[in-house]
Parts: sequence; structure tokens; C-alpha cells
Amino acid sequence: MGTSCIIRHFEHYAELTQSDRDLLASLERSPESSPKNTVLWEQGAPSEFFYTVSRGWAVSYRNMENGTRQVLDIYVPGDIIGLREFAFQKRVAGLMVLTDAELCAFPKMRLTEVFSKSILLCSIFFMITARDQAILLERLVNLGRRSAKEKLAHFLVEMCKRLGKTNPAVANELKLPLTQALIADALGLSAVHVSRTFQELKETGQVGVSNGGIEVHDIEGLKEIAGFDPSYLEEDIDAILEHSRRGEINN
Amino acid sequence: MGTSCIIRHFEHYAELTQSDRDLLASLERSPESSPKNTVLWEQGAPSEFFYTVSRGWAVSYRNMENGTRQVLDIYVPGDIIGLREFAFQKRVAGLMVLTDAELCAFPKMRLTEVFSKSILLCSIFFMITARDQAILLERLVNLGRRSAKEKLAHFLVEMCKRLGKTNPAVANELKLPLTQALIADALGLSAVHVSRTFQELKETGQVGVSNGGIEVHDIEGLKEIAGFDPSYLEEDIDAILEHSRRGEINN
DNA sequence: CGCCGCGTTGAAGAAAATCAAAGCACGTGG
DNA sequence: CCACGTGCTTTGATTTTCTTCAACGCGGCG
Repeated sequence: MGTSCIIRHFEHYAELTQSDRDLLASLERSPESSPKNTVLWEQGAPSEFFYTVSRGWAVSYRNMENGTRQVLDIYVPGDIIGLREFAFQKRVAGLMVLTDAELCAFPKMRLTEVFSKSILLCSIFFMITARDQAILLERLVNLGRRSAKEKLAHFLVEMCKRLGKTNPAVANELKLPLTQALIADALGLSAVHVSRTFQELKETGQVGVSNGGIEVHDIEGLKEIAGFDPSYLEEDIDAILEHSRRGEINN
Repeated sequence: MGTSCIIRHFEHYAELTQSDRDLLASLERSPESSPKNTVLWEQGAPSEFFYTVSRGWAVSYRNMENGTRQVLDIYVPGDIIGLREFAFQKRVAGLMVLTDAELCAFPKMRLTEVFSKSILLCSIFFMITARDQAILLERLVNLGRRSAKEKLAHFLVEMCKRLGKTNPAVANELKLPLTQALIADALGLSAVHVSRTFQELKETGQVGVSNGGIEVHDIEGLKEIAGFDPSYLEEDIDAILEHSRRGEINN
């Protein structure tokens, strides 16, 4: 099965010991593939696993009573899904894969076992959760206090940044497997308004379209439109690890 | 100095051992009081401590370039401030106390030490962070896909629930030390629209005013207006602790 | 071919923002 | 005790932003 998905992910943050790797490997199940547009669970379903995305895109969403939908998160390869349900028995949101995808499951309840055995892994998990919160905050700002144009620009920049982290090649070409309706549901807008706003960005040259994908021509321009501040994506793992190691010595 | 703030808070979740208590007590500094309207830090300031609120209200916010402001969180006694900055060197948002308040500081970097010494405390911290994320998600939904009236109703119900958790008396009388401008900044609305929306709720009898405070007359009505689903506030600590204890045995 | 999902366009309407002024409660100083 | 200032809320009029509805275009695919 090669290097497991989460090990690769975590080694991006810090050097793991062999026992850390063994520990992670013992938890991770083999990847499960799902064809595009599969709903893996609905909100309210029991929440026993979290997942890492090894291939494809997924989206978590909330269906509202009035028939609308709010997209809460968009997941790309390398992301972790469902950590936030650590404290809950049930899924707080539905999950759908957008493309053919592969996810690796982890039994949620064995996380505490990991925590007790490796302070390093514990710190990394905590760091990831805290960083995810910072991202959510930024999204809150996006929904609360930005115009449609700013929202869309900010969204595109964030996707660029996140994709660029694992795949430096895609710095300014975005092939998003997202419909405009889905982007609308992520930004709290209507689909037609997203379409119009895209037109605006095309006219002023920040984005373009090429065979179904979105091309980002001017990421700096988008950043300016959005008032983008990248600091919320720049977690600092080193300082934590420093102390984490010190904690280990104290053990 | 009596029982420390965070110990009281944590014992609400689980029974701590004496060594857990000692560990927490060794970290917590004595409470610092701040007069109302004090800004404790601005976004971008170094982030070395997190805090527990032992008295008073506080609010974290983000100032936008266009002069507007987004309120990210409102903190009441018992809440923890700044855990989300675990992974960051800098504050991602400003913090202001709204009333005269007392906060207890914790050196952020000693968290990993706590994690390594007590799997129970580690689990509780993780649980709190995960639950905070669930609350943020609900707020995302609130900002993205609800009308002004629904937003306000949802906001009031959430505050009721959160206050009622520590103080069962205030189930349906709310004395909020919040201006309408601040509520507006929390909900992504303008202050005048919040005022108008309040009028609506008064006319239909869900809320009233008495000497400066807000009275909630009909919390069920508000829930219905908002489409309120309380499950995001009902974390389930027991299942986690069960496994946490098992983890400890494995040590 | 014809259907279907998705994007685009236009027109009309609703929701909320903005601007400006006035009211009200409260504290302060004369 | 009253006048005054200040911070917050309310109100009305106007404008902007976004939604809704409906229709059409367009490419892919059975």
C-alpha cells in the first residue's frame, strides 16, 4: 500500500519517528474510492471516522429548511475531513465527493490513543485543528463584510493558495471541479449573481476561462480586490514542535 | 486565590485528578482585571497567551480596510479565548472587553507540556477546540443563508443557550451588554437594519426591552424563526473520556 | 436528434445599505 | 436642579446590492 496518506501529510509538517509512523499506519484503513457526486453521509449520520483525502475533491454542506444550501468546506487532496466532529456523535454537515475520489478512514475514537502515545502527533493534530479554525474565521469575515466581487476574489485566491501548497505548479491556473451554483452556496450568494460577478472579473482581466477550467491571470489583482491577507494560512509549526520536543523530554 | 478559573471550567466536563488540578493551577496566572472598553490586543499582535474569562464579557473582532468591522466571537464567563491561535505567532483578531472583566492568562506554549502529562486534559482541550469549530460553522450558516430576522433570532437563541449553560437562571431574560452596532458587526448587517429588525421581533412579541436589557419572551418562537437546531452546542464528552481513560491504561 | 446540466441574460422586485436627522437616556458640570 | 454633551437608538427617504423568475444558449451524451 506504499506510504499511507496521512503519514505523507504529517511529514510535511515535521519529521516523524518510526514509532509515530507505525502508530499512524496502524490506524489508517486502506483508501476507499467513491465515484463523483457520491454523498458519503448526510448531516445527523453517526460520526465514527475522520478521513484524509488522497485523491479528488469533496465538499461539506448544510441543507437548510428553506431549500437553500450552505457549503461549509471544500476539501482537496491532503486535507483532513471530520476532525471537527471529534466531540460529536453525529455529523454536523453532509459530505459529498465532487470528483472521483479516494479517502482514507480513521476511527475517530482512537485519536486519544494517538495523543497518549505521541506528543508530537498530538501537537500536529491540535495545530491542524487550530489552523482550520483560523480558516473558518476568515470565511466568516468573507461572508459577513465583503461584497460579492470581494467574496469571489477572496475565494479564488484562497483556493489558489491551498492548491499551491501541495502542488506548486498550479500557482495561477485553476481547474476547479466546481459549478457556479456550488461556489454560490459557499459564498452565500445566488448562482446567477456569481455568474455576473465572474463576468466582471473577466472583463477586467483578473480571470479567464479555458476549456471548462478557470484561469487566474492576475492573482495580485484578485488579492487587492479581496483585501487578501495571507497570514491566516501561514501557521507556524516550528515553534510548537520546539516546545513539543521539550515536553517529550519532560516525560 | 481559591479554585482557579480553568479548573472550575474543566470540572464541568469531567472529574479531574489532583495531579490534573495541580498541573492546571501551575499554569494559570492570577486574574487580571480590565475596565470596560479596553482593547487588550489588536490583530497582528504577538500571541503568547490564551485566556479564560472569569468575569465580564469580551469580543474578538477584525477591522476591515473599508472601515467596517466583523465581530468573530463574543465571550462570556467560562469561555476560553485564543486557543485557536495555538498554531500562530500573531493574533488573528483583536480583542476588547465590553464590561469590566477579569481574565486569567495561560502561556500558550506550555500547552504541549499539559498534553504530554495528562491525556485527559489533552482530550478536553481538543474537545473544546472541536466544539468551537462547530459553533463557527453554525455562524457561517447564519451569515451565508439566513435573512436578517433569522440571523438576529438565531443569535439571540445562541446567546441564551450559552449563558444558560453556566447560569441556569437566565434562561429567558437576557441582559446583553452589547450595542446594536456590535450585534450588527457580528451578523454582517448595518446597525440601522438591526434596529428595524428588533422592532419586528418586538411587534410580534418574541422579545421586549426592560431597563436597557433585552427580554426574551418567546424563545421557542425565536427558535422557529431561526430554524434553530441545538445539536451543535451539545458536545458529547463522555464517549471521548471513555476512550481517553482507555488510552491512559495503555500508557 | 433531443435531453440535460450548466452558464448567461434581461427585467422586475426584495432585502438591506446608506445618509441624514431627530429622539432618548444618562452622566457631568455649572 | 437644570443645561448640556455624548453615546446609542430610532425613523424616514433614497439608493445599492443582490435575488428571483423566466427564458435562452450551448456543449456533451445517450
